[in-house]
Amino acid sequence: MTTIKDIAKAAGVSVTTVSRALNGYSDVNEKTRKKIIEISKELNYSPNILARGLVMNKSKTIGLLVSGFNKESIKDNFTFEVLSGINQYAAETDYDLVLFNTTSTKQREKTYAQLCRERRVDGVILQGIKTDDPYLQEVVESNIPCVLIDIPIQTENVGFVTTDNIAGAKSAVRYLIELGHKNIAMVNGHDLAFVSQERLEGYKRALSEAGLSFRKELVINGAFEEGKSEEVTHKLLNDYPEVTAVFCASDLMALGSIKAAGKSGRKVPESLSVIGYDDILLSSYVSPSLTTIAQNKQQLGFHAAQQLIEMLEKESAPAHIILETELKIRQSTAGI
Amino acid sequence: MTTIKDIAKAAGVSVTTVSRALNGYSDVNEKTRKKIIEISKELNYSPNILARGLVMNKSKTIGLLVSGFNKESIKDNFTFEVLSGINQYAAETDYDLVLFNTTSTKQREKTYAQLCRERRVDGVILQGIKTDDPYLQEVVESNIPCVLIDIPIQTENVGFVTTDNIAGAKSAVRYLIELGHKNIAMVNGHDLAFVSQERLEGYKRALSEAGLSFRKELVINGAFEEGKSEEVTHKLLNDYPEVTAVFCASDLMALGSIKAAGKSGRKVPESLSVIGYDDILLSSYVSPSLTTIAQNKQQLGFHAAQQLIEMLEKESAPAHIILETELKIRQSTAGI
DNA sequence: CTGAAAGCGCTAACAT
DNA sequence: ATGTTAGCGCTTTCAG
Repeated sequence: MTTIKDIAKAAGVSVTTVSRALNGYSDVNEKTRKKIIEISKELNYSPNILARGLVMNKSKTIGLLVSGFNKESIKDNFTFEVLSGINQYAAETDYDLVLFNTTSTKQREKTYAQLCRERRVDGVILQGIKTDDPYLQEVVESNIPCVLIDIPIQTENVGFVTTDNIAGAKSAVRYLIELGHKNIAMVNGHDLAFVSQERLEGYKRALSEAGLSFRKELVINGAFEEGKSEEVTHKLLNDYPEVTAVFCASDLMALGSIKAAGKSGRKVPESLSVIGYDDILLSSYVSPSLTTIAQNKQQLGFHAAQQLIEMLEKESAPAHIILETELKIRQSTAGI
Repeated sequence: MTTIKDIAKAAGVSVTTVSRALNGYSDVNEKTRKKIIEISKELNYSPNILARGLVMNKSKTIGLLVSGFNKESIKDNFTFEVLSGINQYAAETDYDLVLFNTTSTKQREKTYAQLCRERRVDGVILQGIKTDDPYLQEVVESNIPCVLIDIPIQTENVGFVTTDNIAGAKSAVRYLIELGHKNIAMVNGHDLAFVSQERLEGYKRALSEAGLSFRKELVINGAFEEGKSEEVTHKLLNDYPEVTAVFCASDLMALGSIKAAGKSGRKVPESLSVIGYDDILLSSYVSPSLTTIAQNKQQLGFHAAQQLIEMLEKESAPAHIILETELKIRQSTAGI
């Protein structure tokens, strides 16, 4: 493996000059630079990024802390799409991505912050972390530049990007109301997800603006899981037969609700309207296809990467970015 | 950021002792070790992995060269599942994953081998690379330990893992034959994919074993894309109305074929049987659900990671691992 | 415009 | 069982 030392020797100059030439400094004779570059090509030189990182105290890598790397998350490939967006932006830069994972096993008892420090990542993107996760606190306090996805924390070195969940949920419920529904239930995720809190708020507001009263017994938690949602929806439809529409905080849960409808003798959309959230791939393929609030997951990742790298490169302040959502009307909803 | 130097000072020993204590060497007094460990915790020490990598000449990272990180690949989340499997294995080790990407832009004109050398990855896993990709050659020749997914190259430092594509394709076609089909077309991917060559071979063998003749005009290429497959299948059904069954080399293409069937006035499975390959998530959700050859993509990744890390740690020789496939009978196929 | 020298944090002979 | 020393490959003052 050739080093700048080898090049220096071959070119008859010092390592300093080689370093400067290769890094595009101006104070080096063009002739020497040309020569050095030529030699470095001949010798098939690649800089040792570890050595550079050691002395410069930065690694040109950004760490990815995603919790959704398991079988569960393959269904809604939220994580993957976010990743794809991050990658898309990062590809245009000279940053590489390192994947940390949360599967806490015996051998891997290190905390996130430790992981980040060890690897000397320049910054971190967090995704899929619950609001009460101790790691979250840790990372936020660690003063590593950091961008959170769907968690609204902003500090001196932490920014975030999310979608407008209140508006999204509101437009979903408003649409159901426009269709004539009056008894609208909600299948939420869980209380520890920021997006759940927001979507609940949107649900409430839409009801209130339409002069409908909020009944907390019509809001149930489906844990963001298809099966759990099926279970709780089934019970709900039994207990409150007046319900004619369900707003689900995720498409996966909407799929579960639709199954539950079948078990309860309801037909979607004729005797029950179901609207989801996310617009995962499955939504347009299932039958009936799912009316849903679409959020652009790739954009989420893209903007997160962009923001982080701008914090790193331009020392810009952490920001909060709120992306818009879009109502996609398909077949799972109908007028009453 | 605390270093072993700080710890050494605090403990009144030399850095060597600290290094040895922390790395679990036996030749250090238990008392001193305890003290050192305690102090290192107090000081919230994390080793600088770059420094360690520099001197040890290894980085404890493995590089991921995947080509499927774009919008296309979100549909069949093959890439994601493989990644998930890799991650699953890696999580149990102290290796981290770094994601390289292929989006060749101006700024990123480095070759894979360069990327790997720069980052000093200890090994690489390649996925989604075409057989004629110059990078493939480069990496194989670079003598970096490497595991290929679905490309059967085995050298001194290159192993691979794949599924038994011949057997898989054969069982798909054999199943169609058992259903009574005689005129069976095949929508293949493209010639530059190893799996396509294998699956074609399986198709031929199944025909031959059943005494059916191979007609090369019934084999068309769908480029592994849904839209392309729809297009070519449409034409095929038009030109050869005697065809009653189609074997597709991927589920995504099977989805396209089913659409084409609709356009051609064929009903699946009543007047056209379609069988896919992969068993992507969509397959069980679409209607009619897709009969297909399932391959375990997570296993693919898992075994790749396992093999690579064993090459790295135990210096075991590169191997080739062939995983089994499974016929999943659903609704898109029927007897004639 | 170029070079000498120091040092980033760590490990590894080689003493002792 | 512990310390001394050298060095991994690179960047960066500081002097010419």
